[in-house]
Amino acid sequence: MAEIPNTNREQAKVVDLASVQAACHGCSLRQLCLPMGVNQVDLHRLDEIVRRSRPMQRGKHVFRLGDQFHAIYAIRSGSVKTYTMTDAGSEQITGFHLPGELIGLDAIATGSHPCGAKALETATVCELPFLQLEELAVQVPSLQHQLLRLMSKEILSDGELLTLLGKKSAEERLAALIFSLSARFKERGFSPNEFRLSMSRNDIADYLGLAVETVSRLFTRFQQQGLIDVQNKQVTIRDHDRLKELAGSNAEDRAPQARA
Amino acid sequence: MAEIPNTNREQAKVVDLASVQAACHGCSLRQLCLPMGVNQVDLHRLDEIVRRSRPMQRGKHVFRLGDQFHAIYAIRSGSVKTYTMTDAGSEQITGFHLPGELIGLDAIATGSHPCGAKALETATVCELPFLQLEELAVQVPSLQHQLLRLMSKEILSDGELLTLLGKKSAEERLAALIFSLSARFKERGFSPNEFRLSMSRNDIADYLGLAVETVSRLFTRFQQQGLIDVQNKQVTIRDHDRLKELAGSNAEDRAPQARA
DNA sequence: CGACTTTTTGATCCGATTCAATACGCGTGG
DNA sequence: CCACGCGTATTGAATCGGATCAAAAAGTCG
Repeated sequence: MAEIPNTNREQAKVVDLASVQAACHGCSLRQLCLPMGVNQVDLHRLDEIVRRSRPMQRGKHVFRLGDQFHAIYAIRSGSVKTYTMTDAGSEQITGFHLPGELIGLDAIATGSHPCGAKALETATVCELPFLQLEELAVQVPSLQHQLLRLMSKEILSDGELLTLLGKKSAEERLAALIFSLSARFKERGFSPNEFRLSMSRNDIADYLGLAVETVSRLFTRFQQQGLIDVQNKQVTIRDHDRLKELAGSNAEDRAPQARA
Repeated sequence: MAEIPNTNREQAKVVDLASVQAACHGCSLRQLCLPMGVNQVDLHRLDEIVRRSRPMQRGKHVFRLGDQFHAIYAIRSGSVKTYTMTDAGSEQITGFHLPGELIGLDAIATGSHPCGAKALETATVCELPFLQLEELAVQVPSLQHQLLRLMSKEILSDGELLTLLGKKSAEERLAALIFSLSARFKERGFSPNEFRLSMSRNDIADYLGLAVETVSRLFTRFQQQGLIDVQNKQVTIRDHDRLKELAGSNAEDRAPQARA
């Protein structure tokens, strides 16, 4: 399954290059996103139903809380946060999403978006009208499979987050987030050890179920401990192993005084 | 879409009655479970791939953590808890599941069960071999739709749980659990105001991310406040509205000192 | 009935929140 | 280019909710 480079030798018209990159089959995220495992022919059919957004800037909504559901969205570039509102004003952030990830899946059941999605930085998304997608999935088993897989992955990662929020200390939570981002950047071909946090401290705190102040203090502490380097939003991981250990769970530290 | 009663007038052999009840089309959970929206003809095809378990008693596993994935399961009767293990021994319970709910969906992506499932009381489940289910879903759009719907529902409820664990106080958490159980019992035709908790206090604590002692104290307090009546595992809801309010979020109470 | 597990209750402790204040980063306009 | 102002982030001190430790009480089961 050789990668097709982002150039088109045969007819190198500008237009073609652009459209190839825009289309699923030219997208660098193909292997992470819905198209994975879908053959070239069927990929064109998927391409036909995809609507690509123009770049949307920081703070713009992909969809709002309560919007009627008609499509799911794949992040194409940039990053997006999803959130719900607790009855008072505070947001509970349910996820930070990177390119290749699908959002809006939680709306299928109810027909309206139970959470909103907002760009954390300039971002582009692909809109996948759900009715058409469903129809196509019936005809393209590999697409159905990948859709189920991605939904399952979402359920899986929600489950992990549940453990995080249910059982882990503030320290572990932040370590886990940094570690998760690192791993996901790596998957996408970016440096796993040096990246920019597109979300604010406040967003991080909301996501992790902590107070902003706590998050801030932790960043400072992690830096003092030589785990990471933080400069505003720029993070450099200094001790990947220790970070991983902390993220995975240092539960053993707290475990019964076994291991004399 | 008239309801078909649980009896079979035409050929009332005992065997038939049993097999009708056992089959999806005779199942009282049809409207909640995977069969919803699937027509009679296709329902028979679904029936052919379903494997019904004999009753499994309390503590028995439907599947274990790490088991290879080959099927998802629908609860048919009784109740089941799903859980993961944090690296130290403590379980994080990820859900309590009632008849008509699907479990094992989180394993599709990885091929092995990231969480275990254990009967909380005597329970029966329907095993749905995934490969066959997927195949059938391609041929039966309404089945595909319902599968996606149920997965979406799972993602949705995970999201709610996230908010619960991320943002809510111990009080709110327990109220939310009781309220959720009440609502789900109601859906299934049981009394919403009087039911038995099939799980232990410990399970509840693990699920809610609290200590057992806290849960216990809260039950006592709720009773003193006249919200509920608790007698061991038997719960009677006394003030449905106040419980709902507490569960939904009494965030306003804590909100800015507005409302002078 | 007696051993064991589960639940409840009480006392103490600690991590994280909250309140308060300062510092920093960044865009704007002088 | 620097001064100003506003939102974001950091730091410090006090407080509190829930965990933990300890022990009694109530169920459960052979």
